[in-house]
Amino acid sequence: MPEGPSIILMKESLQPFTGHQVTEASGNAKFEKEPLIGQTLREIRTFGKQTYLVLDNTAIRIHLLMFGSYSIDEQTKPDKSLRLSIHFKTGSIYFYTCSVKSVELEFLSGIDWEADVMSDIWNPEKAEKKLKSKPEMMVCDALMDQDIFSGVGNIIKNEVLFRIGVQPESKIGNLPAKKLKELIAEARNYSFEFLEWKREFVLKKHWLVHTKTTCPKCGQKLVKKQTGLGKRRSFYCEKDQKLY
DNA sequence: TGCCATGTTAAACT
DNA sequence: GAGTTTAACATGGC
Repeated sequence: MPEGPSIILMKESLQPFTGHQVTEASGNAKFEKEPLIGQTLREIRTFGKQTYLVLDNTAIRIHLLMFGSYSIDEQTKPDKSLRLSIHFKTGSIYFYTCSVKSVELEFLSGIDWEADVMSDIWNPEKAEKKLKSKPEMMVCDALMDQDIFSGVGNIIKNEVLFRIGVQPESKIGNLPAKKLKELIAEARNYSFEFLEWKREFVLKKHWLVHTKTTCPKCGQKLVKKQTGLGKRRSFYCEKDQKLY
């Protein structure tokens, strides 16, 4: 569920509730829910893996973390895992096992929206500048850096690196200029393919290396290893992905 | 059944 | 105080 493209799908599902007034709110999220009642859901904004429900006086920040989920109109899980439910005259939305916070509206203006790979205003030049300022960083950590590639998660990381033929532990500073541009372009490009496959429920079958054991190009056994400062698992082919 | 994982934050260390 | 490591969160798939 939780990488950037999945969050776009969540936003699309929630979209019909914009313009409607909150009639009730409950759940075990640690903030006062009464003030939400009577406010109108003005807008739903996403930033990487985060979703902001923008109301009149406040915004609700939702992050699904690893196992979070949501449902619409139907409460599908036991009460105890319900973080937040928001009810409207036209229906209800439910969020489970996720991080939910109430933030000031001003908080939204502090976000670097151009860092979101799924955004219309995604700024590849800016990403390039950020990357160039961190030459010692490994590419696997760089792709997972939410200040640079907001929305990219571990699956996207592995698939992007395979596609551009770069070994996850390569240093940013060692990449030729052309490869660096490829990295940035593919991070966005793959995220949109991910979105469409996810939409059609065929995402998994399009994975080339993630959770796989053999390289689809050469048939050699893939390496599975925890890489980078993030120590997240990487799947890569030693022959087809070059260590820079 | 038990382990592991699409993620982040904060506490507990050095 | 900085930087690093560990734990907590808590569900679902294999």
